[in-house]
Amino acid sequence: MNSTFLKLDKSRQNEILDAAAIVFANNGYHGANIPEICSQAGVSVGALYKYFNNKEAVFIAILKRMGDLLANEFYGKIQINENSILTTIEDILRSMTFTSEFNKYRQYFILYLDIGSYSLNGFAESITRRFENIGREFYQNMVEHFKKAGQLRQNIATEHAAYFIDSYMTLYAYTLVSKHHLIRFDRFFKNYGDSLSTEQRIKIILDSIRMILK
Amino acid sequence: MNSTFLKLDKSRQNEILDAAAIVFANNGYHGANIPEICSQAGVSVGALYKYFNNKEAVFIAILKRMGDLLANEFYGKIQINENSILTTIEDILRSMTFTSEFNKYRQYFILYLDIGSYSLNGFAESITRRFENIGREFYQNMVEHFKKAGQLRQNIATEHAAYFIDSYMTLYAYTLVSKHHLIRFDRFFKNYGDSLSTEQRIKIILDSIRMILK
Amino acid sequence: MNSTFLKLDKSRQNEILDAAAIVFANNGYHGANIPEICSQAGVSVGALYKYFNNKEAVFIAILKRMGDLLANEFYGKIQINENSILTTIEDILRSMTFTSEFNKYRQYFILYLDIGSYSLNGFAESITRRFENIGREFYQNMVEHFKKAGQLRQNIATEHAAYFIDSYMTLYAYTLVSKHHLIRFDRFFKNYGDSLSTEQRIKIILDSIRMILK
Amino acid sequence: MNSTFLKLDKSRQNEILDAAAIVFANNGYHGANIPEICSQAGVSVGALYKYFNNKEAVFIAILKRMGDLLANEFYGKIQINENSILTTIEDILRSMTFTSEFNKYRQYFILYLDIGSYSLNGFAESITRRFENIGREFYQNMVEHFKKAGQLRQNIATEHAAYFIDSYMTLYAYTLVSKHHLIRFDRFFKNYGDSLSTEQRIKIILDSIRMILK
DNA sequence: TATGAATGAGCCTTCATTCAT
DNA sequence: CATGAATGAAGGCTCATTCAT
Repeated sequence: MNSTFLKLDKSRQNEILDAAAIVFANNGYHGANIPEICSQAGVSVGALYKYFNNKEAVFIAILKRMGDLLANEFYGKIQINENSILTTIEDILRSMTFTSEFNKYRQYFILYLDIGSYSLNGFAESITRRFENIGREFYQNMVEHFKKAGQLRQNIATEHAAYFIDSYMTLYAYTLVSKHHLIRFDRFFKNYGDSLSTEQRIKIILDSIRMILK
Repeated sequence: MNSTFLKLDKSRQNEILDAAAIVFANNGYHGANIPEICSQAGVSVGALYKYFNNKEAVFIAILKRMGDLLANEFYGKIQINENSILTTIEDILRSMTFTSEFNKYRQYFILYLDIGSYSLNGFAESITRRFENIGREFYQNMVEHFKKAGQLRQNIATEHAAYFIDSYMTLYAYTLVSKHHLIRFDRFFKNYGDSLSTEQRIKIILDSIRMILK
Repeated sequence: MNSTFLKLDKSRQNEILDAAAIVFANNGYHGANIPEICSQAGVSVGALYKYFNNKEAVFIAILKRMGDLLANEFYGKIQINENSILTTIEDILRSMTFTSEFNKYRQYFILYLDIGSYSLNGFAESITRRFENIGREFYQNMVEHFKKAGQLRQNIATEHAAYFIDSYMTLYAYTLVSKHHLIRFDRFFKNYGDSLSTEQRIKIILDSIRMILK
Repeated sequence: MNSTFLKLDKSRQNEILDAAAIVFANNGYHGANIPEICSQAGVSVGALYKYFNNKEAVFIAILKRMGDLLANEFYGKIQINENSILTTIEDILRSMTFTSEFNKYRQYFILYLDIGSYSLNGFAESITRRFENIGREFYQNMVEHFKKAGQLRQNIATEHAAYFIDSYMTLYAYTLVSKHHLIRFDRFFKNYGDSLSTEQRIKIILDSIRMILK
């Protein structure tokens, strides 16, 4: 990310990154190609290479933006419903699934999944630490809050409960973009119905969390 | 997978697939290239294209083998320890981590992660259903077995408990190959120590499962 | 063409050449490929290379057979109708068009056209002289016969009349396999009808020859 | 033919097409290869694929240019000699044979022959109609002109005479590039001399036309 | 600084020919 | 002698990157 890029309007910067992110999301890092990124982003090839030194730099800039979005647009906007941990979690699940804001950023869900892959391990080192702190802190705080409120079993250590919730949220987020994860989830609960609806999946997750943490 | 390939010794077939799988695992589907696959597999380019119609067909054959390995070498070899669900799970975790057999097949762990990615959704449909049935059935049977033995809380529905265990096992498997997943896991439990050891991670998972399911 | 090939039954030899000729005809010399030739001819690749030294040798053998067919099956079987040159020519045109024998050898019509192309000039030298003597002699004899019978204008030199008839026959033969030549022919006579039928084309050629030579 | 190509100077466009046409002419459509086309045309492989989507598109652009040349450089430049049809035809024959302009475009004569081949039938449909109208109209007008001038027999229908002349011109053009057609022609007239000269061939054709049409 | 044409290494795939069985 | 698997050079095409304008 060069100074030429930073001189652009912040909104233009995001426009470019969001468009480029779509191409990376659709095709994977190696499958994405620069000319398509440029035409999607409405930027000439020459300009892109003025903004970024190479393909990798574009990708890293996108991952940085992903971190910002996660912090500001996702966790930053979640309102803890004081009375109920389950309602809070349900709100989060519904946001991910239905909010137009989240669908606008669908490509980042996909890329979040991608950086978990082995072939992108090289990117994880520099990127993951920041992401995961945000999520971990959020869920740990939430768990402690509701533990104090007596809504959660006391005999589950906070970090274990936080990890548990984060895992379920993460795997649910995966089902929103990955066929594999969707099929995997549905398989476990097929006695809830042959093909599950989004509503059913949300209900199942809430049921699970209730059974396990209360 | 053409007849020419099927005429090879089964062991030679597997040798080729295992070698090719390493290249796909290291680079991702799009990043893997045929010449490298061939040289790793000790096969000429011409021969590879006699064996398989194209790159995709090679990949699909690898995914098929992955299914066989999962059924026969992984779940097929697990001995349920009659006395303790935790011991059984510990055995599985230790196998994944330490058994030379499993390290020999490390590439398939990586590819298992990869088919969860959005850009390989096209492969998931035809591949995932088989995999997931194997895992789901195994854990459901295990849960029911130990429920009857009184080792598990009765008030957790079988499919929820099975999904829970499978999720933890899956995410643990991911930590074995994905830096992102490793960092994510460790972050949640950093008060167990600054940098976790494999032993500690296994202990944490067992602690979690004990707390939650018993 | 090696001795191993010549040891085969003559009918088997022809079967192989006829099948190979189809592949060359459909795809052109460069576009034809050996494995397809082999599978069409019911011959293993190894066997083909025992029979012929290389692709070119196969092609040359086919051209030789084309010469034999032209002499024996085509000109050799034409009956001169003593009374009428036009009936004789009509017989030839109808044979080319409708006789199942000729349709069986359609691939050779195509190849006859092909050796007229510049990129196959290398083959023409050794092949054409023989072909063209056969045709030229036939038409020269025919013309002289009917000149004596008073059916043709005396003031057209025999070789010119023979060349004229051969040209019309050749270009007609081309229309049977070449879209370009078919369109070209029809264009000239479109006031005979929007799209010409085979019968109309034959009639047109006979009309032309009558007008011109009588 | 993409916009990138059309943005080049018209003369550069033609330079590229003319050079590519030589490679196609020398080797046939299937035998021609892209790297050679590029080096002949002085264009990088990448550039060629910016200009044209694929090999076929290059070929089609060449055929389009062939149509333009035929209309503008060939028929467009022929001066009808008012006094004599034979002089007019002789002019045409001499132009084809000797004009440096025509030798510069020799490759298109070859390709004109090639699109008559069966294996290029796919191209004929879209290309031939235009070509053939140009030729047909020219010769029909010429015939009618000289019929009115009393230089031609009245009892030969215009379209038949036009087809006759066009056939002779076409077959003569073929002799200029095809060994097969050259040998074929010479064979018919070998009593004019053992090996014919170009001058003799022209004379023979004019003799033929005189005998037949006057 | 912005553009997009140009480059050419490298990709996937084919195929004429060879050779072990 | 027959088979068909194996070889690898070469084919058509793509794409990350550069550079003249």
